[in-house]
Amino acid sequence: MTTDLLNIRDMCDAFDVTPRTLRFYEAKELLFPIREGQKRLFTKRDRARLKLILRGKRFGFSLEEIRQLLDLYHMNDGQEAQLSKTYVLAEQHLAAMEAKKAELEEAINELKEQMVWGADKLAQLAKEKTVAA
Amino acid sequence: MTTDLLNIRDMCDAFDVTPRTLRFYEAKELLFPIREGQKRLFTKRDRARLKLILRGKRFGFSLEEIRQLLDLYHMNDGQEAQLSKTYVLAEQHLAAMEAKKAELEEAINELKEQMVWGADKLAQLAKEKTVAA
DNA sequence: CGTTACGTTTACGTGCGCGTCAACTTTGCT
DNA sequence: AGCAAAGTTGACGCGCACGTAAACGTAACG
Repeated sequence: MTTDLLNIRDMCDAFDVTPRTLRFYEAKELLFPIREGQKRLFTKRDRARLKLILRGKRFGFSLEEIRQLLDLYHMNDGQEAQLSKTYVLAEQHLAAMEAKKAELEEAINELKEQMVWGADKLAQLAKEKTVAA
Repeated sequence: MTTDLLNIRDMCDAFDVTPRTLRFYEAKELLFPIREGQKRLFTKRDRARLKLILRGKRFGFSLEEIRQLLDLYHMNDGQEAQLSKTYVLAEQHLAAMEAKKAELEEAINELKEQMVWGADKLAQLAKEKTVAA
């Protein structure tokens, strides 16, 4: 193992983000790197969280939304009340994601239809050319 | 038909957006309402585009990205060169969407795993309670 | 011991996606 | 003619997600 702890530079290289971004996420309480003196050291947990953060961003979630959702993937095994509350949230989130998936499939199909139309049009233009020759 | 043209108010109500948003999208060349004197009238085409715009936003695209993608769904049947270029773009976009779909499925599965873990934990806590009783 | 590399905090700047007045015109009713 | 409702064009403001520059710490290397 390479110490299992990454300094900010290696963390940035690993995820293709800037130091500013990592510090910003820490300030927003999305990441909790430990400190060696002044310097940040990113743990395996931070890496898991960052992966989820970046994924969340790709799907259009705000950092604040992501912050709330991150707990779902950790289930801090605290009190039952808290845990079950988190679980309910996770169910809702899951439903939202599946809805998004359905919408995405719809979007894909619509685009495919348009492309069939475009392909036809192109074939037609090609044919006209051939006739003209 | 109700004239097939919507004023700004009806357009807003139909899509749950504000007038500011519609004017903003027009300024960014995402929509092209026709003018009756001063006033904007939104066509069927504008409605189709707005639907795609809002969908694009839900998937985290910027307005500029969306603007470029909108043409894919219209295939302005201009020159063959332009049309085939658009078609290639559409293919790329389609690939990107299917990649996104795959990632979304992965995310869904991961969340489900976490939820199984959480459910187990909850069941365990419930059992402890029963035993204590 | 100086300097080079890497990291830190603090703070102001920036682009996007609108919100929010303010000031005006146009339209329809009475 | 008068007045309210609906729409218009600026123009400035704002929250988010960082970028960027300044000033400083500190550890290593020749």
